[in-house]
Amino acid sequence: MLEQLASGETNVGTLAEPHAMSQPAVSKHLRVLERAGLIRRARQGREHRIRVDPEPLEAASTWIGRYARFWKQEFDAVDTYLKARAKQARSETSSKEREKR
Amino acid sequence: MLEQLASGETNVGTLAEPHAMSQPAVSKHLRVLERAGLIRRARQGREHRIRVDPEPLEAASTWIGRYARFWKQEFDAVDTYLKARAKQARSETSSKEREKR
DNA sequence: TCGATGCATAACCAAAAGGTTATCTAATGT
DNA sequence: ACATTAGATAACCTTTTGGTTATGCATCGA
Repeated sequence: MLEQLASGETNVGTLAEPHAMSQPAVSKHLRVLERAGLIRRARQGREHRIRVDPEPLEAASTWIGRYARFWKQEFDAVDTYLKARAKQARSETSSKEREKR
Repeated sequence: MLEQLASGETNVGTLAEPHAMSQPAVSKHLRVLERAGLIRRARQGREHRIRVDPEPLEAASTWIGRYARFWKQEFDAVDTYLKARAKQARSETSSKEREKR
C-alpha cells in the first residue's frame, strides 16, 4: 500500500480499490502509518489527501545502509577465517585418521 | 536481536541471554531469519555460529533510498502546491463573505 | 434543509506472531 | 559407555495483526 502511495497523493477511498479491501481497513492502516510518521494527511473538507513523508524512510535507509556496510566487512573477514579453519581442520582430521591406524 | 548480531558472530545460546528469552524462542527467530536470507549459519559440531548476511539488507536500503528520494520530490512539489492553493482559498473565502453581506 | 458522500469508530472474528515448557537428537568430555 | 551440553522440535497458550460489518459524523450538492 505504501508502494501505491508512491504513485502520488490520493484520498482514502481511492486507496482501497486496487487492494481487495474495505474502506475501514484502509483507515486503520493509515492511522498506523500516520502514528509511525510515515505519511501526512491534509484534510480539505470531507476528503483527506494522503502523501508519503520521505524523511523517516530516508533515515531508515541510511541507517540500514551503514549497518549493512559494516556487516559486509565482518562477513568477509569471518568468511576467510572460516575457510582457513576448514582447511586446517581437514589436515587435522587426516592426521587423526593416520593415528587410528 | 539483529542489532545484537551486529556485534559479531555468536552461537544460539549466547543470543538468548541478554533478552529475557528462552532458547527455543531464539531458535524460532533464527529459523525465520534464515529462511528470509538475513542470516547465515555454520554448524561446527554441536554449535551453530550465526552471522548476518549483509547483501539483502543492503539491497533493501538502496531500494528504500531510491523511493525516499523520489518521494521527497513529490513531497516538496505537493507542499508548494498546497501552500499556493491555501492562499488562493483564503482570498476566495473572503470574496464569498463579501457576497453574503 | 436534506439525501448522498468521505471517512472514522466500534464491536467483533480468524489467523499469525511470539512466547512458554517438555522432550528429542546429536556431539562432547570424561 | 555415559552424563552433559547445544540446539531443534512439538504442543500449547496469549497477544497482536489484519480484516470484517454496522453505524456515526461532518461536509457537500441540490
